[in-house]
Amino acid sequence: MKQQKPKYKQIIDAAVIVIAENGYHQAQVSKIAKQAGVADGTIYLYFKNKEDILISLFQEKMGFFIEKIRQEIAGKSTSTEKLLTLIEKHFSLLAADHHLAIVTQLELRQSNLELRLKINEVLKGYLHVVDEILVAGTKNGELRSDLDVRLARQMVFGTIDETITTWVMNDQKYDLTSIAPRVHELLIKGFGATP
Amino acid sequence: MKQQKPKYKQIIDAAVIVIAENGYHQAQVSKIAKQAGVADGTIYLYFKNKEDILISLFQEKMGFFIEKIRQEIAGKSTSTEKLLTLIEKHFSLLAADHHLAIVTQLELRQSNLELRLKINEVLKGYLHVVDEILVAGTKNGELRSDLDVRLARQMVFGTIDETITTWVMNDQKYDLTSIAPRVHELLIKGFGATP
Amino acid sequence: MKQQKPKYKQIIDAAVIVIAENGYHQAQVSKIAKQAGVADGTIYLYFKNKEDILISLFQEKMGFFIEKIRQEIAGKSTSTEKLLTLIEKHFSLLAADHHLAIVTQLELRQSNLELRLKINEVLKGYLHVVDEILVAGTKNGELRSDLDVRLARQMVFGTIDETITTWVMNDQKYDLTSIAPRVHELLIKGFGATP
Amino acid sequence: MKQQKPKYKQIIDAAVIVIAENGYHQAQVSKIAKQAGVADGTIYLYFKNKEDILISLFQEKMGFFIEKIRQEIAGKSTSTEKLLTLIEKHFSLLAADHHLAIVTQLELRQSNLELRLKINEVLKGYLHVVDEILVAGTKNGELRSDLDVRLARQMVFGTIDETITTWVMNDQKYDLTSIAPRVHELLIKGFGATP
DNA sequence: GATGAATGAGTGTTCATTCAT
DNA sequence: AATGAATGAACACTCATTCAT
Repeated sequence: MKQQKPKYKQIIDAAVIVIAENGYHQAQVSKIAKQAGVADGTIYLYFKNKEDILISLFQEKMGFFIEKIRQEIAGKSTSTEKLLTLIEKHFSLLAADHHLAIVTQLELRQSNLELRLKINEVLKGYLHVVDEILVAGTKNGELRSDLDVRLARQMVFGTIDETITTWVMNDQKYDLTSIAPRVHELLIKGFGATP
Repeated sequence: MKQQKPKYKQIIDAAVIVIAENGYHQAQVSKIAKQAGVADGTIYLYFKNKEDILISLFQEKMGFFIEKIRQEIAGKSTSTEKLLTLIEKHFSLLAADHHLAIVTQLELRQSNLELRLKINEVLKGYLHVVDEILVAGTKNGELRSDLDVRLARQMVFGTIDETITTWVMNDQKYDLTSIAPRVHELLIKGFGATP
Repeated sequence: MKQQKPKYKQIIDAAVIVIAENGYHQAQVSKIAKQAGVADGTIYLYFKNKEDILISLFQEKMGFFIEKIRQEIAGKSTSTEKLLTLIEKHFSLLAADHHLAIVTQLELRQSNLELRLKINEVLKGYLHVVDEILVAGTKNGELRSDLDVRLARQMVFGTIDETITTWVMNDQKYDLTSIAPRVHELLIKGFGATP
Repeated sequence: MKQQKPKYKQIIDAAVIVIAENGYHQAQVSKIAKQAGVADGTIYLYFKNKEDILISLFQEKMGFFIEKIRQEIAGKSTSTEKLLTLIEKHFSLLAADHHLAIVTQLELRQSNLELRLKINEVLKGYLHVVDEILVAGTKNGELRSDLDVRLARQMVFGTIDETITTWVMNDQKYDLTSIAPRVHELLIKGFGATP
């Protein structure tokens, strides 16, 4: 948490709304300032530049995400349960904030590579949680002992991400959260027919 | 195939190189023209506008991909084999063209939403191939009869895409193609320990 | 001479007018473009940036100055005559272009230090002409053999510059050229009473 | 003397340091305030606006200069001696304060025309001292009776100014004060060879 | 068909100044 | 008196696209 001052959060929340409603390339600083109810210059009292708003936005929101997910997972005993919880929580957190879903799944990806790399740094915290679950699972016999954890993590993240993006691109028409158990099952059991 | 004229392909190939080497936002029309060895204005004799270059680029390359993959798959009998072939082929085709890998996995994603939606249209052809494999598999008993094909397709594509992107972001350091069997196995058998 | 293209000179002449009439800090690129009858972007086909316009302006005009003065001096035999000619020519050239006089004496001096240093580079050509006259004079006995040439040059330039600046600040009300002989005499003979 | 309060002088001295070390265009009010150890807003309790700081700076320092020079001159009997004293004092006062030399010779000249005109008003006091010396000299026969005082004054000031500026631009590497007698001699006797 | 000079709309950021505390 | 958070106007430069040759 960089700052506790109310305007800091005000501006970030304004950025989410402006980007979601106007698109990444139409989200001018002046538009964000107006939405936040501050002067253009005030933005620069709280953020180094425009890019800093976007990175901070991602850090704040994703940091909150990871925290929430960690808390939920802590209450579960098996890796299988933990993985289900992670998927459910990830889905439900984004389903609860339509604007944020648009921003993280569609708009922020239009940013330049430099910003995307910084966003990836933040994501590492999330991927680390996935890794922990998978490693614990392979150790206690829940998951295959020969599991390639890095590959499995890419599969978990790739699947979750693609599922959410498809849902956002379909205008968030269907219930995302209810899909979680099926995603979870496919990850654990795979596509193959059980004899 | 929009055009057969040599300059059409010249310009598309120039665009791949310029975008890969300079990044999406530094790939000006004049730079592409110079790389292609034509005048700026000539671009507009072959493409409606800049966006049209990028869509055409994706259509040409992805169209070629799907065709190649279809051909390879046609020679396989089981869905499992077909899926393995699709993954292997997808990996090997991108591994063979480093520039194209950078462009499709990293750079083109910075384009605006409108262009990304058009790119998604092109991708539907690819996703359709995946669907065909999966549906056939559920019918002949190779795959679970209760498989949610849409979800499974998202998992296949999300996993392949994330795997390739991670590989590109790691500067294509390791051998991508050799990972294909493990990805395939995880998709078919899942993470769960086999008793 | 950087370019022979007409627009290059057009823009420089426009810059002189705009700066003289609006002042250095009110001479926006768009104003210069409008005065030159070209689009804003056209400026950047001929100049690297705004600073480059100002440096080029100075180089073109001062280069022309030095050339003219050199030509006039070549026709004179003694150093005393040459010095008089230099002063007369310098005065008359600026008196003939009121806009340019304002720009070089008042406005361009408001530029930042970096630009001023570049302007000084151009001035070195002028100061070199003064040096040549003074050195020749000391050698042929016209001027004191113990003359500190560097100091004398600073005196020549400082006096000419201050005289012109005072004249410009007085709105160029009196005839500058007619002062030249008196300036010349003071430099040669000094303030002291001749016994 | 506008104010006697300590913060008034504190701010002016801070301005000299900040301008000398950062340059005119990088001398923001907030930087001056920080250097002076006061809040930004406090500046405006002592100065009308930023320009007022600079004018006051010039008035204070130049007023002190003129006073010092007047005192020194009062002790001399001849105009020639007085002129030498003026040059020596002017040189030595600036040589004693490197920051101030940079500010008056280089940085303050980047200010806009309006401010420069106000600075010129202050300079009139200095020029008046020069005039007094010259007029007295022409009357008592020390200087040429036909001396154009206005022109001679421009020469004195132009020469002194150019000499100091050259010295500052050369990073104040050599001893400025020791040049004074030679400058004085050139002004009095001129460049011409004495038979 | 091919050229490339010309166009002109669009925006992040700074900083002198104010004023509620 | 002193503070410092907030304000908002102002501008150089890029680059996709056009069109006369």
